[in-house]
Amino acid sequence: MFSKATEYALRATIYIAQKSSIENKLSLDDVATGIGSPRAFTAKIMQILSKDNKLVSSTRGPNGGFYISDKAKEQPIIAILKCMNERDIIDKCVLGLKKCSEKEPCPLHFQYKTIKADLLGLFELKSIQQLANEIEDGNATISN
Amino acid sequence: MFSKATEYALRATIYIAQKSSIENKLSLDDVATGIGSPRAFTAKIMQILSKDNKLVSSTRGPNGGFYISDKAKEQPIIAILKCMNERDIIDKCVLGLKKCSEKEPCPLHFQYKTIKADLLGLFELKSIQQLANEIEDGNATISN
DNA sequence: TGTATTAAGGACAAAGTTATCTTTTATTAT
DNA sequence: ATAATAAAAGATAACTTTGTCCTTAATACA
Repeated sequence: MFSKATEYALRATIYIAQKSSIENKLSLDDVATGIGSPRAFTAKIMQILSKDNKLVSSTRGPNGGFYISDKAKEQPIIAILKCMNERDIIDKCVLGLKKCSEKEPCPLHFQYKTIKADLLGLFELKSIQQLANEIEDGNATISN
Repeated sequence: MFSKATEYALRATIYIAQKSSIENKLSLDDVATGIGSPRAFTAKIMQILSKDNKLVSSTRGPNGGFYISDKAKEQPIIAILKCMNERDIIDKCVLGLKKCSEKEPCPLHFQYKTIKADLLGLFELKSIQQLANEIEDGNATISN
């Protein structure tokens, strides 16, 4: 479905939400180890996620690292997709038709439409915090 | 969702199903033009699809080209995914976790599971013929 | 002030996907 | 047989994604 970069981004963000706080930041190594992703590549993804401290926050130097504000934790996980520029994967025509629409539908359009709506609903409904809680409560895992 | 190769494969197969018959084959150019795909790349995809004449059939020489047997037209479109080796994209964990399962679920597992089931249902239920009919009846298009 | 720590940023490498081009092979018709 | 036609097959190129490494910048603390 999504690129590896976006998969790592989703995992990293949820992981940081669960493990970190402003007084207990996570290092890049913590994150990469925690979600089972390649360290250097994860660094690149963290740069995107923490650009302008919009979604994930970061500070450099001793005791620096990554964390997520309580405010940011309330955001739906689609915010992560937007940040990774993969938001519109969900809208795309299954057959890859540029013009596919209600007026000029591909032969799967109307059935696939409801699936896309469900998918979008899931990503808009679930917050970062909620998914972090699932892990915190032992009901889910994010390690690879 | 799928690779460009698989998008072209789906479009090409449906297109051939609609336009061709054993006595009226389609040339590579017909197919590539019909679905709006790059000719040479489409040739490669047609090689995969018509390998062993399993899904799509092909013959060389004058009056040669591609067609689909009535029998093959009855196959569900998931057969195209299988042929392109992308069948398991549907099963994959959204977060890319290798171990994600009922016992060790990712935090989206149970919600995403129903979406995957819907998607699989769609691909297993719809036959190549059915989608070709949608186009034939003017209810859908496959041109780009 | 200097040193250690940690992320940011840039350059680059490897691998995979998409795409093209050329040659070969099979088939048909003359 | 020969010529024409059309797909198969192979080589290669362009581009994208994934991944690594090295240097720079920011921060904390002694």
